[in-house]
Amino acid sequence: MAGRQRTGTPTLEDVAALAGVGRGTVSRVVNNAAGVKDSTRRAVERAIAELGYVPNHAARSLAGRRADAVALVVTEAEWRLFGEPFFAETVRAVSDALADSGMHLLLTLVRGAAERRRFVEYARGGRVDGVLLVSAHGGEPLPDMLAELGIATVLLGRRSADEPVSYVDVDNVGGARTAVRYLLGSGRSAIATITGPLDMYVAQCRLRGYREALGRGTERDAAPAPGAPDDSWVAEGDFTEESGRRAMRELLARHPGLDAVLVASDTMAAGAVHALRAAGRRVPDDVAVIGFDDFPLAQHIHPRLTTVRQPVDEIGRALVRLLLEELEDSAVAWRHVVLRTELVRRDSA
Amino acid sequence: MAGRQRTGTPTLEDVAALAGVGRGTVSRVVNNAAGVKDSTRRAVERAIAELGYVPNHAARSLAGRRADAVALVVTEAEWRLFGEPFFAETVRAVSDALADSGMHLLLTLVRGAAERRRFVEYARGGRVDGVLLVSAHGGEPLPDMLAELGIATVLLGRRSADEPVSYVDVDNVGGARTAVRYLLGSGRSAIATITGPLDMYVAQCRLRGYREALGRGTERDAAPAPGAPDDSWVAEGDFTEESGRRAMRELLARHPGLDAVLVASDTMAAGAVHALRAAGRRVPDDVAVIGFDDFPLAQHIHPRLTTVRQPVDEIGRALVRLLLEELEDSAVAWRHVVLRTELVRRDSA
DNA sequence: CTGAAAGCGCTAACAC
DNA sequence: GTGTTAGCGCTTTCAG
Repeated sequence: MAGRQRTGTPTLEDVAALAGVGRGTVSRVVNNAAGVKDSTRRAVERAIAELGYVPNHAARSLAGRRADAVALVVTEAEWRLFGEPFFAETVRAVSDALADSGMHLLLTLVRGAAERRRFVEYARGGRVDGVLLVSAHGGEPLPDMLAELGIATVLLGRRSADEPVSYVDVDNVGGARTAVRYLLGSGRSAIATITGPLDMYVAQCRLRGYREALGRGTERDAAPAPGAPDDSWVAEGDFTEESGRRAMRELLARHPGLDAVLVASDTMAAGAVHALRAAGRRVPDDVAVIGFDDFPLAQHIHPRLTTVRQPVDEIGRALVRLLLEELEDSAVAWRHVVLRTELVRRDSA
Repeated sequence: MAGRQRTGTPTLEDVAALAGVGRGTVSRVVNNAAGVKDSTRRAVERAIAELGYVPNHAARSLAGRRADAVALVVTEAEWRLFGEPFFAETVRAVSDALADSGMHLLLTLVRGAAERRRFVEYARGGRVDGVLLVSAHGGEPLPDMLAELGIATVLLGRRSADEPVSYVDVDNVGGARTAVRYLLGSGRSAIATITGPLDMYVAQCRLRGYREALGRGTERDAAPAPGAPDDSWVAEGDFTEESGRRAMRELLARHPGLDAVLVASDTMAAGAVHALRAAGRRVPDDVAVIGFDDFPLAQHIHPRLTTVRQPVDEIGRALVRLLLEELEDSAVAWRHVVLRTELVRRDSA
């Protein structure tokens, strides 16, 4: 394949010649380095404008040994999940957070061993300065591979309780606990839950929060605990709508009298609502549903659902901040941030 | 900011030394160039494996004048739309189509003049070989800017009837026509439509197809035309659910007797169904709804909606093919591809 | 403060 | 077939 780059593009040298200075000076001006006389700087800037000079990325990257880009990697075999609002929102948030830093965002999917290997080569090739990793399941090896290669990496969501690699996570236990307490406080007591895939730590945490609120009532503002429900009140889904529907049917079959459900995702909540309706239950009057993720799908299905909102913009900012910090001083300890969630009530509307 | 690249990474030269050959030979092996003795090739490969050599991208890019990456640009001020299934699906399809070519995908948002400028600089910096552009509204200047700079560009969706820049589009007129004919053929006659933003050519085309089917019945298998409806049967949305809802309410107010609606997107169809239900109409028994885009949202709302499916995978493949062709021979004429759509009937289920 | 010079790691053209 | 060489355009010392 022949060279692709437009030829005749002005180079730093052209600018230097036109401005009557050396290349080094132009470089300093372009990079806003201190120690250039103001008049010189202006002359160079004029030349740059006149020539329409734009720095060549490859050269800069080669000389400066950096890429000015970070990869956002989605390790999710089920790409369909990328359609989930949570991913789209995350991409947007990260993109926004990155905008000021001058870095560019590279979106990459890793859906299996082959693509994982391919991405590692890619990263090793120096095309990114760091990696943001979303949707890592329990045993995902990519973060460790990257860490071993010395590539700055930050996860959105831990893989396990003792995640070593840097991460940003939300307080899933607390969010679920708050949701269930709210239900208890509003008079519901037969409360079931639909979890995410239990090989994901996020799903385990939400389940734990549910159990804590029901079984213990450890904190003083907690409603009276009705005793921990057994596993028949728990159904596992995989974050898809269909799984939410199926899980809800199971729960209804086992406990026709249930009057509230905590669902681990927006999409599954939509499925659960369908199943409830099909069973002739009124939502949320007859059965209260609380879904995680304050996003559109479940709201389409029923606008009065209560949700546990994840602060996506803050997640994005935190991810970028951690990554930049890691790039600054590669000495490092791992960095961890856990963000609070927020209950958004709509069912009283 | 200090250099970021891991240091001590083996270079081509290290490989050459270890294998006891020259750099050129290693380069040939790495690039699968012909004309290397088999034994030599194997020796080099062994050295590569032993050292864990990975080519440095920046150097390759600088010397070879290409980036091995293409940008997928979404020019959409309303980023929220990125959450739409159509975008997620498009990203996936393009990503898949690109996988074989060894190129990488770069996702970029352009939400206004500032970001547009920024992206042009980015592209001029030689960081991408070509650009795929999605969701261009009528007056979007980016494609022309890129074309002028000699950057290979392919649009998904024309901006107007006489789009000059290379594009892949689907047969929106035909799709809408087919849908309306299907409605006519099944005994509906009071047919309204909810369009997309009419500053987008795609929306204009779908509206035209609707009008052609109703007003003319030009082809022999067309059902009897009831005469072209006036503008009161047309409501404009912006592809969001809320706009679909509002548009449907307007249409119902103007024409309580309508018995079918053609909706220009999946999401708006979901909104329309909500509005119909709220008005006490049964869907699709009482009112038939056809939405464009065979995607999940409207199906969540009502599983029996008929849809016009856009062949997303083929779109992805076509986009990539056109772009690669353009990269191969930069001589070029513009290349245009229009894909067929397909009616997917579900309302008889 | 500024110019000159030495690479960054690779490709491609040209010798041998 | 294979080694050698000249850059690609920029950053970064190092002198002045």
